[in-house]
Amino acid sequence: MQTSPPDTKTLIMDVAEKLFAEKGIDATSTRAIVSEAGVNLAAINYHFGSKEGLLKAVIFRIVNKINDERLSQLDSLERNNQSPAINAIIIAFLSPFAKITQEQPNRSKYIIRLMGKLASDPERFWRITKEIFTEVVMRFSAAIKRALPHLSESEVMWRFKFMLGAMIMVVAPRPLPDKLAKLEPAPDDINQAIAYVIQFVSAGFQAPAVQDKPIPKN
Amino acid sequence: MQTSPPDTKTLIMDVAEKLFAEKGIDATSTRAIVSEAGVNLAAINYHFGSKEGLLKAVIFRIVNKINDERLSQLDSLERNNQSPAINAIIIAFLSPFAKITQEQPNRSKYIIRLMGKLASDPERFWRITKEIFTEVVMRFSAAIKRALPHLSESEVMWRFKFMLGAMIMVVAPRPLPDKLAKLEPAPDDINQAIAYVIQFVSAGFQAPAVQDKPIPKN
DNA sequence: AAAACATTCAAACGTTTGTTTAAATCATTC
DNA sequence: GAATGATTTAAACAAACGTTTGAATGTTTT
Repeated sequence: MQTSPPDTKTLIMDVAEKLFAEKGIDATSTRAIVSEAGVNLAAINYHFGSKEGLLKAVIFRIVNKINDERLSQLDSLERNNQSPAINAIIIAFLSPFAKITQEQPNRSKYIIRLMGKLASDPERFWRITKEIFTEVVMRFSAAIKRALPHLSESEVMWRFKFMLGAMIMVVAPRPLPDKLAKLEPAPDDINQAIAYVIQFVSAGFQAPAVQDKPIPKN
Repeated sequence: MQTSPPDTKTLIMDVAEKLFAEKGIDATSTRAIVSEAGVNLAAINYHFGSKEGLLKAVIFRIVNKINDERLSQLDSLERNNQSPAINAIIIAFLSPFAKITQEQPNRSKYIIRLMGKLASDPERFWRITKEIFTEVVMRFSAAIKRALPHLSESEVMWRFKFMLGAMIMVVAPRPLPDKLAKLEPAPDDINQAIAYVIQFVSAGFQAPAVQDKPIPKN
């Protein structure tokens, strides 16, 4: 069983995935990509049309896999119980990140960071991924709504966003000032962080509804 | 009582604050700023040294105000009780955003969005703001640790990060696919959103500690 | 082997970027 | 009011960017 040598297209995508994750998307030039990939400058435009076309290809390769896993887990949940518990729903949404790190130990570091970078530019992110993300958001927000019928629709959607925000923190490494570096959670233990975020988000979702009262002042 | 006409420096900062918030920092050229401000192209480099110098000035003007309010509220809490309740600590950290929207109704929209943009580029954010943010993070993480002694230091720091992530979602508007637009929370009601995020985060912080067990699979 | 197609290559194009320059204008001080 | 310093102005600079071009090379088909 021999591994066939990667063609130019996947060569470019692998390098782009790495550089986009490390340096950021705008800060990564097409020249830097082709240089590290050892291919010609024109190869990106030839194979992907444009830099954004390359970005889209890189994103799709990742997101499709994660979302398929999310929907598959939610399908399985709803086969057993028409209205699954909120914890199970959250796990179905968040745990596929952990699965990726197990299946793709080499690339997972870059995949995780790239997802963080993408979350940082929501306009571009949605422009590229709305086709493949709509179903996941619809399915999960509906499931959460059924699991938490005492919440208003507005509050459910906000808590959904808060979950995304907390998830981003797992995925987007944020440097801290030197004095705080020792407090910083170990950056590589993604599985532990995912367990933490599931615990945190589950409790957040199960909080009682907010009363309409002004914010307390000290 | 007459309002003195703004000088070039604050004129540039006001426009930069707006454009950085709307278009993003990298996507806003120095030429776009001076054009809308009606000043000469060289004015940015003359008054601020560089584009990053201008960004730093704009950030400081906002963050200093928010962090002063945070610390003032925490001071007040700890005067009354050496170990305040977790809810009160969270309110002290998150509510200054709401205060800004009340005090600066004109600029608040831009301030909020710019904070969101900044949170999206943590490396640059920390490079610029670590001097003025260290104290806030130290003080609040210490207070939270005292309020939740049953949590490991690692889990406390992670939950602190989750709080930041949830806060970013209030502050960084994220477009949703068309089909979900109707589910989208009203973007302008910041005070309501802050009440929601306080409720969510408080429950998350008070969740029991995670047991060291693998993530459940379906 | 010839023809047709796909891919790679070096080079250049046209923009845009942040920044700098040196003269011109304004404000303040002596 | 002349002189000194601060600010503004128009113009240009140098570098980096994504993209395009047309010839050269490689591969597949007839």
